[in-house]
Amino acid sequence: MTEEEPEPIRRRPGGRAARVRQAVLAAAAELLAEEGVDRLSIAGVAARAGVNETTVYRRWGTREKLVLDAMLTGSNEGIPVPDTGAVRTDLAAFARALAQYLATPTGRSVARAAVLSSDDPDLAEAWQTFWQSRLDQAGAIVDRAVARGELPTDTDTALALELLCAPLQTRALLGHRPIEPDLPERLTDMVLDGLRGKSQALHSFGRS
Amino acid sequence: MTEEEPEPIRRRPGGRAARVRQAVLAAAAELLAEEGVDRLSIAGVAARAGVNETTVYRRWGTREKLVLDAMLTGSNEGIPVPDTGAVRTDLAAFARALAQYLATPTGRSVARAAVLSSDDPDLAEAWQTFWQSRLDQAGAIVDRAVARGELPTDTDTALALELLCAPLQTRALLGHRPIEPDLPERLTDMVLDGLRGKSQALHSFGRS
DNA sequence: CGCCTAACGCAAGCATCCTTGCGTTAATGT
DNA sequence: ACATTAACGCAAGGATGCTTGCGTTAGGCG
Repeated sequence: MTEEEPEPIRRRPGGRAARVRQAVLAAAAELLAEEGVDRLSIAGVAARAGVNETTVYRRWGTREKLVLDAMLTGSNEGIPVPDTGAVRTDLAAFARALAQYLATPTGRSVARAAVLSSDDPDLAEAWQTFWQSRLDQAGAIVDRAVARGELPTDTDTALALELLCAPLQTRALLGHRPIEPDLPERLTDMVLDGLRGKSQALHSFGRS
Repeated sequence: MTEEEPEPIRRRPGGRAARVRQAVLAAAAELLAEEGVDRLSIAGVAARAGVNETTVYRRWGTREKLVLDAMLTGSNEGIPVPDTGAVRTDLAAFARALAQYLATPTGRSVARAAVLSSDDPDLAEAWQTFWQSRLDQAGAIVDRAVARGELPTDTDTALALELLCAPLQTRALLGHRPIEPDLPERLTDMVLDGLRGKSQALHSFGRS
């Protein structure tokens, strides 16, 4: 983030520093999954990592930055992007996987952490790239569908995925309603066909 | 919330207690709009309300409960629900109003406050009714459309609105992308017609 | 009017978060 | 191997959030 030193200070990326960094980030990821974002304290992370509290404060500064770094660095697998040959099944599988991930303590914490740190411009931008990279992968689903002629050529890939994912995210974030098992499928249908339910009328499009 | 006293203690709803309550809630609402949720402290609210800090702690306990009470009690106008005679224009106007509200410091704070307090079951349930009441009003748009024959009779009113509002909410919450002026209209189109873009084929429906 | 007590104000105190100064450890270049 | 110094540990201390005990104020009611 702040990797612009006009005066080239001799950094020490190997050895103890890297070891400490790994230990702290691993501890943060573990506590994130076990306790949740709000219960994650810097003191707790430092204790589990076997590191002094001061070190964490000096290297990361705030809880939000630490969590962000742990997410960016840690296993960045993301949601698996299926390729079944049809948009509907692809989107449904992806939505299902996303819903499953958001039901995970880690997934819930990641989403909440992003909200928590959305007031800091730097952090917000970092999270933006985080989501972007995840959505770009899923964008392949829509792009393939366009290439196959299942969707119009002027389809807005990002917006389409946003339409599919946003309801799942809000349910996970606001917690105002559980994510029913059939919700991913229903969302997929509504996104693809619209409220007017033209799946029958447009049958000829992408059917085998 | 915890208004279940088997032993009827003599409460005093009139006079000073009510005055204090009003002052505190008003101060909370003001600071919520001016500073945002995270910068809102109980000390600040008490100071502005001309009330001792202890009083606020005793009556509300936590910052989250205070904010919730301020939102439930305060001017509960919500988003205006238009009635233009056509779904498309109704939904577009509503989405526009929602986007405008979410761009407000207050609107943003309300959304974030709901996320912040989604781990407490009681608070989460209270927020649920809050959102529900707001969505129920907007549900009239969809219901009217179904009555007019613009939408299928098996349309899921709540889910339809969720599909329209969720993208706006996630943008406001995650802050990962600004809400462009034409986003409400685009969302409306996509929700009504689906990704396959049949707005042309169904031109006769709701265009002026 | 005058008693009773819910609700408030005040102040002390604890807990947690976060910062800072200083001495120590260990990675890096010669 | 040796000097240099980035990075860490330790301890003290300030800041803020939150609780608690006690005395005071002011509604509600006989």
